[in-house]
Amino acid sequence: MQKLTRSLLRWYEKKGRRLPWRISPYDLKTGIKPDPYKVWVSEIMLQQTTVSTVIPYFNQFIEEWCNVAQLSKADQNEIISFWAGLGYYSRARNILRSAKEIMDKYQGEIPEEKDKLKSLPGIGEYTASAIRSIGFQKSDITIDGNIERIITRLFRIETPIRFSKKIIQKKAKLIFPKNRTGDFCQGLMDLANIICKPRKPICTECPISSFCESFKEGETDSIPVKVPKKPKPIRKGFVYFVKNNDNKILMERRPDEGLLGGLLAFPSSDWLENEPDLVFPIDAEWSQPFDKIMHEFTHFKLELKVVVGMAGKFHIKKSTYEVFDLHSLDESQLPTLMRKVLRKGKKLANQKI
DNA sequence: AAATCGGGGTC
DNA sequence: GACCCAGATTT
Repeated sequence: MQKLTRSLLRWYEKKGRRLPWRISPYDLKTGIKPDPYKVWVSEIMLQQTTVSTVIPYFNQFIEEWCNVAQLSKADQNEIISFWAGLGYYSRARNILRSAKEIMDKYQGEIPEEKDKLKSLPGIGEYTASAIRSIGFQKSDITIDGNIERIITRLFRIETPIRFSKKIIQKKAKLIFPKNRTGDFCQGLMDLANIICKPRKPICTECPISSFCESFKEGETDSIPVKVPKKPKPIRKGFVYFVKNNDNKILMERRPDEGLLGGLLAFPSSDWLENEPDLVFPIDAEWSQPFDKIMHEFTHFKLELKVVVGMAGKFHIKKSTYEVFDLHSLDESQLPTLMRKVLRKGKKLANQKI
């Protein structure tokens, strides 16, 4: 084993984070085994999502569905509502689909084989490796965005990460140990989070700075090299907050595919780069669209004008509409955009009375 | 290789 | 504001 590897593992034992899905290196040594189910759930939630955001969702998820069998029996809308606020909602549908497939094909046991893992929906190269190394204590080299940053700095790779995946893979082979691969991997993640941060890494406290070529050359600020990003276009539209005499409101479940797929939403127009025409979804007394809601997605900004409608009785035009009681609607089952709409809509509706 | 798919923490 | 986070999947 290399010096770098030993230094990192020792640092991980001392400074590593305690996380709900993680078995500490001490407990691992006593023979306590990780729960592959928890590792799987955590890895799905952690895709492009920070640890601090995931922790409360993870704890509640495990409380609700403590194993594959239980999860497989859950209702899709239940899982999606649970996932609301976490983002990337295809993960919610995929984790349920995977649970069912694991019941059918593998008798409820999460498979260890890489190709079987990767064939499950929502599990790609990284997640399969992570489940194997962390959950099953296999020797898979596991590389995520954090570890890519560490490796490019360690080996002073001066090409942007998206063009240097092959080199990163080769360098990773040089430092990943055959034993305690999961600990090493998680140690790198913790190092990336605590020390080797995207900006202003704390190299004075880094256990492997003596092996770091970027540190040696004073280039930790310029590596990894970042590529300029495209500006986000702005899309516009209307969102309709329609309230009834007995405090019922009109909502809609979005189709599974696409943005906010499967989530509960307020009815809205299309979202286009040119503001669409204002067409009301239902007969009501409509306000002027003065108030705006701003929201930012991964690849566009959204400006929604809120239109409040007061209806006597609902005459439903579309079958996808669902009527909810305003006061018993739990905003926790809404995506963040629709939470904003709910708050604004409530305020505006109150002003009108 | 680029686009799609959320939301929030951090500096 | 810009950047990025234990990425996967489709185009």
